[in-house]
Amino acid sequence: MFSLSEENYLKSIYHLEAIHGKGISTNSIAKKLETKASSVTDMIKKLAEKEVLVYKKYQGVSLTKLGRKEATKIVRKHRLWEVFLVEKLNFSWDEVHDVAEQLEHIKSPKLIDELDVFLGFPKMDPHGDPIPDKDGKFQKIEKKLLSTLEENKIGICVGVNDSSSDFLKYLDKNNISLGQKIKVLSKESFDGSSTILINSKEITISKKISNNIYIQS
Amino acid sequence: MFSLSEENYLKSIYHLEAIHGKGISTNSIAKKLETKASSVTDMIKKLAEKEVLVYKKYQGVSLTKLGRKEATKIVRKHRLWEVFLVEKLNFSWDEVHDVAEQLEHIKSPKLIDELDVFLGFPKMDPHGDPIPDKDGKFQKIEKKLLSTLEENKIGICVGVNDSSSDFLKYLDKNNISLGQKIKVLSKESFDGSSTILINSKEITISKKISNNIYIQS
DNA sequence: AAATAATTTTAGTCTTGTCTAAAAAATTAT
DNA sequence: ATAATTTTTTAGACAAGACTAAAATTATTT
Ligand SMILES: [Mn+2]
Ligand SMILES: [Mn+2]
Ligand SMILES: [Mn+2]
Ligand SMILES: [Mn+2]
Repeated sequence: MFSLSEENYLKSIYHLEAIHGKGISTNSIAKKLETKASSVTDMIKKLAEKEVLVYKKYQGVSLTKLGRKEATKIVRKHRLWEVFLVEKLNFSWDEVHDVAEQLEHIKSPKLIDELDVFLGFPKMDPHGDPIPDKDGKFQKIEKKLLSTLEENKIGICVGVNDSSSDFLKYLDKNNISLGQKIKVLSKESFDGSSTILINSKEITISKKISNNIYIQS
Repeated sequence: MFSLSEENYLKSIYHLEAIHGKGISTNSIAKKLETKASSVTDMIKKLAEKEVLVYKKYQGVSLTKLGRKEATKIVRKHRLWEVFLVEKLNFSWDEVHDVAEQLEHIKSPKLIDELDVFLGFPKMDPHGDPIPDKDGKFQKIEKKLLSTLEENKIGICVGVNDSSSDFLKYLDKNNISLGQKIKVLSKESFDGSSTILINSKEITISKKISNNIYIQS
């Protein structure tokens, strides 16, 4: 059994590995968890003891199979709860993350699988992220950043890279949501900003924005 | 804001006050929380600081209005989650308590009130206990212990005094559930056991059992 | 190849919540 | 009223998880 804190470390390392591959640095974990590197060192020693990750001094860490399995369970819980909040409790997609951060730590063998049944085995969470099934399996969907789309090309919004309330509210304000068609009208090479057509409206978005929107094209 | 541990103390003291009135002893709190009296002393000092209870050395504690309000919130959450688990996730009444013990600590202004809406503002939890509304109000239902019912009198089961899985499974096994009519056929003065008619079947139950079933008559 | 900078680890401290053992106070029995 | 018992509090310790400051290691410049 893992403590709330241990679970948060596992999840963070899992997400970091998804982006950067094996060998996650102490500092990057510290940044993600908004804690100090020294605290991370303490904790990863403990997690190495528990054999959910491999740790060599100064070399960063990598999850073991067991560690990945545990992390996947937490991600599954997080995303299923997010679906529940949006589908059943009238939460909007920018309100769910913080509550799901708490709910993902509830321990009950039955709870999460029944929730899955109740929700009809959803494959995606409200932000377009895949939900692992009971066995931890999920299909990776084809997606790329809007920032990589060339001028005059069209894509469909299928996810976001940042689930913060601030960013999602910005998207709402500009009528950007999952399933929306987005056409890149022009790109400014100076600052990376681009003008896009969405909902038959032209808007200009910064590089930071287009770097946080996933599309399928 | 209160920690998980503080919330558990508040809830326990609240429940003890409901039975024994003001001035709850250190020992009784320790017993309820399965901890040591010395730990309780430490914690009630902290809670007194936070003005949720009044504490005088060697005199036990009493909740303040604020303390009662906080405790009621937690009870509301606990019972609403229990309803959710039974009504929506196919839990039986003996499976919900432990999960609700975890869920009751989730902090979200919106979550619990939306859950209330989603469930249709239930007035009772699966064990017949009243659910406080948004303002902490709830009606106390008229009920007494089955053990106080005289021979040949009839009552309707409206609640249980013990929500442990073991006890509830015993009730299931004997087809005793909320809403059931129960007639006391005879009472044995020697050990307090009684023979009752339920579901047109005669069964003999111990004093301990009849002391944990609430009826309306 | 040094020197400098950045990263990581260690050492020591703190807070929360718990515990045991001993002391103090209150209660009960004689 | 005194003694014995029970309850409660205090004192000191510990584990988890975090922090700061300093030391050790690795990476980057010059
Ligand atoms: Mn999320
Ligand atoms: Mn999400
Ligand atoms: Mn319960
Ligand atoms: Mn209940």
